[in-house]
Amino acid sequence: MENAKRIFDAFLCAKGLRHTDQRDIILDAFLGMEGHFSAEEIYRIVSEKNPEIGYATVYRTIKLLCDAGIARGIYFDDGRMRYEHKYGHGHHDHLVCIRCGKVIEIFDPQIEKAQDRLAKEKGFVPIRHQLNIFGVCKECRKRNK
Amino acid sequence: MENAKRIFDAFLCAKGLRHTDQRDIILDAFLGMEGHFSAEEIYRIVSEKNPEIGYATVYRTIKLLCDAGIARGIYFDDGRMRYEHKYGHGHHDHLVCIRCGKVIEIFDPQIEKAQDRLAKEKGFVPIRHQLNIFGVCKECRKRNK
DNA sequence: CCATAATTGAACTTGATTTTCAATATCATA
DNA sequence: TATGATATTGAAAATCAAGTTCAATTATGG
Repeated sequence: MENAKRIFDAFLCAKGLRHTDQRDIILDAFLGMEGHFSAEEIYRIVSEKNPEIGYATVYRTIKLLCDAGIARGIYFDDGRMRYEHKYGHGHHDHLVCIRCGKVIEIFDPQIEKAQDRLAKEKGFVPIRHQLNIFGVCKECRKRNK
Repeated sequence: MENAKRIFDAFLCAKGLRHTDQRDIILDAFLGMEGHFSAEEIYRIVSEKNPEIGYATVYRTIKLLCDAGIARGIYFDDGRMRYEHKYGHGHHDHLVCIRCGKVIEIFDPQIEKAQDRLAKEKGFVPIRHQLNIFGVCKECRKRNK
């Protein structure tokens, strides 16, 4: 958490950008959230702290967080970007419950390796990937039966 | 091809929907295209056949094609839906070149199995998934070096 | 404290997709 | 094959996420 803040300060400094209250509040809100959330959800949290802060500033700051390596954007299957923590949070894939929307993070070295092999077989240099598995989670399965 | 048309007719009939020239033209255009294309690309092809047909009808018909199991929508990493053939075209994953935008389809039973296993380990009932591997294709690698 | 330049919020723009609505076309039935 | 109920269409407007403009404000080095 504190590290992420230091990273962001260093990033701003290195780029000749400024440290502002708004950026602080947005970073805090972001770091305090768990999971995968849209810009709008971040905006709502930020608004509670300081209702003056506008959407534009939230979008602008999220972009900075991505550039700084603190946030990462992903698309699931609506056309809306979600953000998750990146700093101190390695690559992983996602299980998405189509009932309740819950997202579980998974990682399996075997799958990762197989993907790289497959890409290389086709002459591709793999850079990044996203694997989203949509299904029904344990709780929703119980609930609906 | 012809089968897909029959499927669509049956779908329309079953839903009490009507058979129209526009829907015919859009389905033809869709079936005649290879790969993964946006609504706008479909619209352009359709326009050549019949410039009267509007965007709204293209979007509406694509939605029907998806409902009928003839088309499938996927998001890569811009916020724009792409469509691919689904009828007679089994599940597969995608290699996406970040330079030229080319998309290659891949399928690997081992990866599929590993994904199912992983989902089940977490109590998920997997329904579908999408794996997009972003990288640089063979041609682009040669070109840029 | 000042000057410069980055930042902000509000409103506006963009791009993709969806909806509205009046006019038109389809299709089962008479 | 004419009719009428209703699905469909195109054009324009609406929506939704995201990005941009601009005048006013603020951070920061000197």
